[in-house]
Amino acid sequence: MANCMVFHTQIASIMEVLANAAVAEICKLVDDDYAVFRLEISQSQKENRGLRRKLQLMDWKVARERAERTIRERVPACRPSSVKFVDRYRGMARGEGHLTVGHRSIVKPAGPNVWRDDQPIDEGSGTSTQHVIGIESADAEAAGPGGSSLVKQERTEGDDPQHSRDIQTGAAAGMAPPVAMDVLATTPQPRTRRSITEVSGTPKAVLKSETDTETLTVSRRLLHTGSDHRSDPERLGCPPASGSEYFLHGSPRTVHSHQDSVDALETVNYPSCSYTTEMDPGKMTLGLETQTDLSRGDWNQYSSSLYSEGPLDKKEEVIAVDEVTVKVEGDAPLIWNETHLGEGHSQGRDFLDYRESLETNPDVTTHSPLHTLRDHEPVSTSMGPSDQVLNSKVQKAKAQGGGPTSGGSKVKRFLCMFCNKGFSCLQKVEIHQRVHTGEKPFSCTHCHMRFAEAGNLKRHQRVHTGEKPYSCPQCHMRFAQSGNLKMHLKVHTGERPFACTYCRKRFSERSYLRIHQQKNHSTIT
DNA sequence: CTGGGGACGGGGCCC
DNA sequence: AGGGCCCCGTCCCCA
Repeated sequence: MANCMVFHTQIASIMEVLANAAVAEICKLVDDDYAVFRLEISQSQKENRGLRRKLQLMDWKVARERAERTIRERVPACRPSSVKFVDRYRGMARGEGHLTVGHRSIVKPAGPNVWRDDQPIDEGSGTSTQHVIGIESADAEAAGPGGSSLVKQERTEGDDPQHSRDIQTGAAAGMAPPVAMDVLATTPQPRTRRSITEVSGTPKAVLKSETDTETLTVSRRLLHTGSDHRSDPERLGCPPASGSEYFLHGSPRTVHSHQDSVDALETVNYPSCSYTTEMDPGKMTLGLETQTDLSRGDWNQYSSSLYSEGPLDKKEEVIAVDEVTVKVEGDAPLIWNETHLGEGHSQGRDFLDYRESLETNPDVTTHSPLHTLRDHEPVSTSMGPSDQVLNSKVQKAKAQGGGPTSGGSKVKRFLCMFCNKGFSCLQKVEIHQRVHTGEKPFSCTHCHMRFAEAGNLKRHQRVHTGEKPYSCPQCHMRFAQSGNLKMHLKVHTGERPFACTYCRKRFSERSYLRIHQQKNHSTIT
């Protein structure tokens, strides 16, 4: 019996040893596998990081080459010491801003919220989206680095439709000047991204630096108040043009000043900066609801070239490159957002034309920043899909009579700051500039449609009323628009004024002809 | 083909 | 008289 007990105990101990050994082996295997697994994971991550860096580097290189190529094409005589302004402007429907720095102006169409997530966005205000931010300086050069600058803002929608503000900063206010082009140009900037955030809805607007290295508090004064602008914003009138008082209706919520990384791109003798504006997406609901038929490109985005410049009295050339965003954060690799680099230089061309026109037509009244361009050769950008829509509209506008001297017997003193088209009245140019800014102050009371022109709203409202004042004399058809009746009449007359140059087929409308040519002669054209 | 919006020019009225 | 403002007509484009 005792032997049996001993034997049992021995077996038990042997079993225990075996079990321990098995567990140890299993643990070892698991550990080994886990180590291998972790090694593989870390290797994959390392590979990913490397690939990502490579990709970013390639993006950056491509963008840079493209920009340089464009610059070379446009500025064949570009001196090695030329300065390149790398800038990024984005515009978006119903919002814009413009910066005016003394006799210089910086137009800042607001952009869609393509900027980064960590951008400071004003969320304090529940009001709508239309702001104008402008920076003006009475005479930046005369005032020197401490010269006063003026930031103008206007809200054209929301609780206080006609509320407009001037934000005055600078030496006049006993403060450091706001982040403006010339300020940045003369001050070495850290390679960090800065931003100016306008904290709306407060008596004071605070220009806040994202880096917390500078916070500018600026006072605001009311420009004017008035009745509901929607009733007729065009009644604001055509005040006498004043180079220093010009402002736009726009909606940048945030002004970002990007000084970073330009030197990483080019040897820059002249520090450059870039501004971008953006809408608070949260405040964009109205615009989105009312006019964002993206498929049709109604979401007007505006992307313009930079109109910044170096010192006018200096001979340095400043190259403006639009839609180039360079971000440097910590040790992160450069990210060159070249979304809009590439083809399409119409804007830049416009600016050149504009400059030429200014030089040859000193009689024009303009608040365009372009007049500040002297030796600067703006390098324009290509545009995104929406921008292309907008750009085509601009080109169409030009084709329809653009240019400060085109058409009309009246002297077109007022030039569009975006496309340099001339108008006889400031009000007209303001209306026209809505093409670029996307501002649509006329809203339909029956639906959410908004319009840039009162007449178009009136015409639209026939959709709701069912009114069709234009009737065909030859049939019972009735139309709400005279143009549609006119088009319809061709059905009866058989008029086909548009002939295809390739197959002699004829069409009643130009658009039919174009579609035909795209379908059948696209290889030719 | 129709419906409908974008944009512009011109004319009339008012100040 | 001239400029500003408003309205209308028109062209163009797209769905």
